[in-house]
Amino acid sequence: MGVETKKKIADSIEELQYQPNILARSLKNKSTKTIGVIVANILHEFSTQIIRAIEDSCQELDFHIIVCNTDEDPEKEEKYIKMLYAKQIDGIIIFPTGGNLKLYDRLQKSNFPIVFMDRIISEVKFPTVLLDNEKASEIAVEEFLANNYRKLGIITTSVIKNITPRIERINGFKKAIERNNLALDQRYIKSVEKGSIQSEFEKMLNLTSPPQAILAGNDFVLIELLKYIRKNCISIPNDVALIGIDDVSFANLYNPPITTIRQPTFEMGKLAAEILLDKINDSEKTINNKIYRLKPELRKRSSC
Amino acid sequence: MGVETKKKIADSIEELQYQPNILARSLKNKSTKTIGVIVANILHEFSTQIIRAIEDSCQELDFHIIVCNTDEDPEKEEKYIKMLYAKQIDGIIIFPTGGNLKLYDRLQKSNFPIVFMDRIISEVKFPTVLLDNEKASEIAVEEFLANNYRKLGIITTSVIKNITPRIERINGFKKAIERNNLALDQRYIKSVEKGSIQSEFEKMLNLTSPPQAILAGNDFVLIELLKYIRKNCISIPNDVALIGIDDVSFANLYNPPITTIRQPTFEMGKLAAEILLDKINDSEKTINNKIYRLKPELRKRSSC
DNA sequence: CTGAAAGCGCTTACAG
DNA sequence: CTGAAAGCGCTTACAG
Repeated sequence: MGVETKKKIADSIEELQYQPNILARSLKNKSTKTIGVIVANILHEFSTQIIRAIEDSCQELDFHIIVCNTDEDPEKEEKYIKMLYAKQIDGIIIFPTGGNLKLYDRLQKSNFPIVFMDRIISEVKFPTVLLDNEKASEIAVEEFLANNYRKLGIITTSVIKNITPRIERINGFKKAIERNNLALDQRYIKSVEKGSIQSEFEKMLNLTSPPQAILAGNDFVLIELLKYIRKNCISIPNDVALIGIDDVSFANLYNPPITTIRQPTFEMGKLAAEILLDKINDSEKTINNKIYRLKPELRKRSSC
Repeated sequence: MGVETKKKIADSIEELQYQPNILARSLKNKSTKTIGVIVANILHEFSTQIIRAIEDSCQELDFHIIVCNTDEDPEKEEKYIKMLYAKQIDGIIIFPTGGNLKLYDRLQKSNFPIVFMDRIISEVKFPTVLLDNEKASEIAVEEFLANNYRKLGIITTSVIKNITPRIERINGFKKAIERNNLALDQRYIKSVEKGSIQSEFEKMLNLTSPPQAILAGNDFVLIELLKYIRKNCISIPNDVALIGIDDVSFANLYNPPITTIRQPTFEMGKLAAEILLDKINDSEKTINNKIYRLKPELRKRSSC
């Protein structure tokens, strides 16, 4: 084409406001430049931060993300996965409910790009990005010990659905207790439904020999404990010391500021996006189904 | 088709794991059953809650949402709008930066389904869903008065970009002050950059006649004020009373619990989705470019 | 009622 | 190098 022809075309594009139909291009190219992100609930700060990091990574490569909430319901998860797949999206990052083993398996066999976040599903092999949860508990236990608390407890949300972080945090806690030659008191270790957190906490505090320090298994548990603490005028850390896993936004303005263990959420989202986009760009690549455990980080404040 | 034939087909679908290619269907049908949601920053709880409500509404109709962050950058906004449009999505819900008037105008002329959230762009007509911001300030002022505070102040983030809620909250505050025959003291009214909130607050408190009560213009301002308050051992509400617009998650566990004004975020998201999906389902429909102002709601607690 | 054909708007391999 | 044709995988109007 001559220079003039090129200019004419460019002019016409401008004049008619021509926009290519990317849908048609996608149909031909077999790439929609769109990925799905399936979380349990976007309202959890943890998920939101990871989504933001994923979106940032995608944005640089002109990928878009479709966000879905499962509310931990395997049926919703199944519906989303199937519909996203039918929409020909290029890959999925998912916080798996664990309730669709057959479907995960089929996806794996068809070599569809998937990265798991936060939870390990042992029956199936996908690259998985999560916190080094045992390490998180270990850091907390050691911080408690460094501040001379010896009777330590942990409260997490229910463990019946086998959700990785809860299980690993409990295990990490127990291991750290034993490694430090402390007594393991089962009454100090509770995994309970959300509605029972405050009452279990109360029971612990009312033991003849109550724990001196509690590790809150996640942000939700921490909030429940703080509600109980405020209602009952309990003093932190004098009556009970506290560390929370998840660096909640209010940790710094609470009185006293709360010591937390931060998950590197942005790094986690970025890493998951990188792994997924890598696989998308080179589908023949031998998949590296590693489990990536990222390091938790202690944020020392004054609740312990 | 006979019953047997139908069964055979169903069996084959099951056996071969046939999934229709929705992309091809979309190309033909001119509907992708996907909408874009362009927010300033998904990390803001306000945006997250609205996104969740939109997603819930969409999910019922098998629509998906693509989430984008502009960071208030008109260039990012432009890029997203154009790319989503080229991807043939069916509509967009957007927290507009206000920096792309020509593009908004073109979209309007092409009758593309759009709903604006949170911000009014007066140069262009789209259905717009936002808080009744003046009412929010009025409720706060009246709550302060009911608790016998007479010297009232307000702090918001910067107003230079003409972002609707900030402007309207200031205006509503002034009107309420005048309606109640109180003196309007400009030194008690500040709209400042994020980094200057604490120092402006300090200046106010150091006036010879400081305000007795402060309305925090949004969650971010509230957090900054609380940080300053904690650092300086100021007592709420004795030294200064506080109301925050945005019902932050920690309001209830702070000591004292903080009185807030809740935005009906879920209702806002749901309404925006309904308006958009209505328009998408019936593109000939005369568009109702109304401004929908939803009612703020006082959450009485103990900071005032 | 059934089945073949056209068309959605691109990209790409290929003939001229 | 240029331009027409085929094809992506659907849906739908239409001929038989």
